[in-house]
Amino acid sequence: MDDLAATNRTDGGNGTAGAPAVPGPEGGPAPEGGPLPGGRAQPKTDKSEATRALILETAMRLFQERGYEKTTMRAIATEAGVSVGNAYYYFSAKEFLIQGFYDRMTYEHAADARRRMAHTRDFSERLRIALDSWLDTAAPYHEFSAQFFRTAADPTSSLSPFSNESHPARATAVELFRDVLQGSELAPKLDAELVELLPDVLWLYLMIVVLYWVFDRTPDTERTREFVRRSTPLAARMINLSRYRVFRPIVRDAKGLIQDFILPTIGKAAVK
Amino acid sequence: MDDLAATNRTDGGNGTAGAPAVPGPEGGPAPEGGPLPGGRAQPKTDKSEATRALILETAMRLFQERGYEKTTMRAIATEAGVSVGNAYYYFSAKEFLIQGFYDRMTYEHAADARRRMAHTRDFSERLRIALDSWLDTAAPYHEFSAQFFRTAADPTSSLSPFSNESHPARATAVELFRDVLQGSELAPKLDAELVELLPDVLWLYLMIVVLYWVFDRTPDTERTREFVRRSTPLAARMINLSRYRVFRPIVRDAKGLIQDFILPTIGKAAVK
DNA sequence: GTCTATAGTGGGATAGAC
DNA sequence: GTCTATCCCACTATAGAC
Repeated sequence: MDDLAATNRTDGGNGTAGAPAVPGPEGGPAPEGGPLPGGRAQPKTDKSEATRALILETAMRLFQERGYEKTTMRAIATEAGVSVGNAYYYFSAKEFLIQGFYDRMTYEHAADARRRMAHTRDFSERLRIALDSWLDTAAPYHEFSAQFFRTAADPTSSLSPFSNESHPARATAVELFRDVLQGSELAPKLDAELVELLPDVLWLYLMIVVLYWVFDRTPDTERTREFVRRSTPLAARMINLSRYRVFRPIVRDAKGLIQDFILPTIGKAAVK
Repeated sequence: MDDLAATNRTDGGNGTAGAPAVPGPEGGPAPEGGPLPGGRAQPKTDKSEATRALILETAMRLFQERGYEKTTMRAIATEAGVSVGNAYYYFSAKEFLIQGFYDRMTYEHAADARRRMAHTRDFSERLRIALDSWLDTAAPYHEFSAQFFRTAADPTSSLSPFSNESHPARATAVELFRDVLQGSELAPKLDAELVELLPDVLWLYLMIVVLYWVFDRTPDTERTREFVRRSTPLAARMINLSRYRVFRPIVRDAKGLIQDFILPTIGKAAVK
């Protein structure tokens, strides 16, 4: 895995303020992963895990109260009753606090969506429910989502939704969309190859919705909700069209494009 | 090239430490390329504009050499032979340096693309050229594009490509895509309403390519270039399909979606 | 209006003692 | 694992020169 040329190199000497200087697979003792309900690496000790959770909890609370930028590491440490150094022991940069949040939310979303779409087999509706569920789960965090998003957009950051470090959360989300499709009446009618590809594409669709949501300033992000209501039937119809013979060539090309350019980017195959 | 590292250290309590060896630029001929094509506020004086350009030029050079985060405002000021305060006089925050870069690049891209696509009327090829041209124009900045992108992804920032402040540059780019379409043999065959909407959609397509490019770590971003080569014919074919009667309902819905949810977001109409 | 010089402030991140 | 002390830098403030 190639590092970004000079810009990412963390030289030993100075302390560069704003530089993320994301460490690679470092040998540090900090369990960067987090206590995921989905099953992550085991914590070293109970006490360690408790401190870690305390810091994360405190940070999330303060982020909601004052926003990401306005919440200083000093404030988080003070509020959590630990030293700044200790906070950095668990989260080697401020942005790593976000990873914990991201993991947790992904899990909650998947659970909530599965519960809510269980009653229907209509693909369009299942898709809409899955997206709506995300909006509901994320709603409390909309105010600081801008900062969150900013960090996530950095390709050199492990927090990018496309990064290796985000793979577990991404896999959880893709799995949900596989269920959305498989549990619908549409799946059996579709070409098997397409059924294989679609969950990742639907996840990308969610990413677009997230993008829209982040920029949405309407009350209760009503505009994004309307966007979901309007766009899901269209998406369902376009997928449905793929069944007709006339579209075979164009669908074939689209599948090739997805397979060759989208999936590798999100870690589905090693091409390069 | 790192010989200015020493000049970077100025503090220590003594006055006039590391005084700029370079005298003010007032004597020399201004490297001024004229006021920004993007339609910016008029410069107060030539000297002012020259200083502004000098600072921007220096910053871009240092960003390329060391990356965005590693380039300090002190270094930019020192290297440009101005005071830190002066640098802040022109660019009230470090990230505003990026806006200058963005404006300039947009203009260069539009000019280059128009030149290169003049010889053909094939829509697919014109589109490919326009995107290729962007990749060529942006190539020197790929290494620090991550930081650039990170800033651009913040919806609260004026640097977001969707923001009001970015409107001039965005308009320039959309105008280019209008030319891409209008200069092609495809335009007269399409529904007029669609011709009106497509330039903005094509600009969004560019945004997707940019996203892909930012994350692309292959040499010379060959992968993104391949993505463009493969996806432009598909895009052209899909647009072409819209002419057929069968698709009228789906095209109508898609147009509605664009009109109601995409255009307002990028400042094309006041809905809300 | 343009610019220098200097002295801060505050916050992200680190080193090294314990 | 945890702390204290410190670094470095973005950014601000101010006073005054031209």
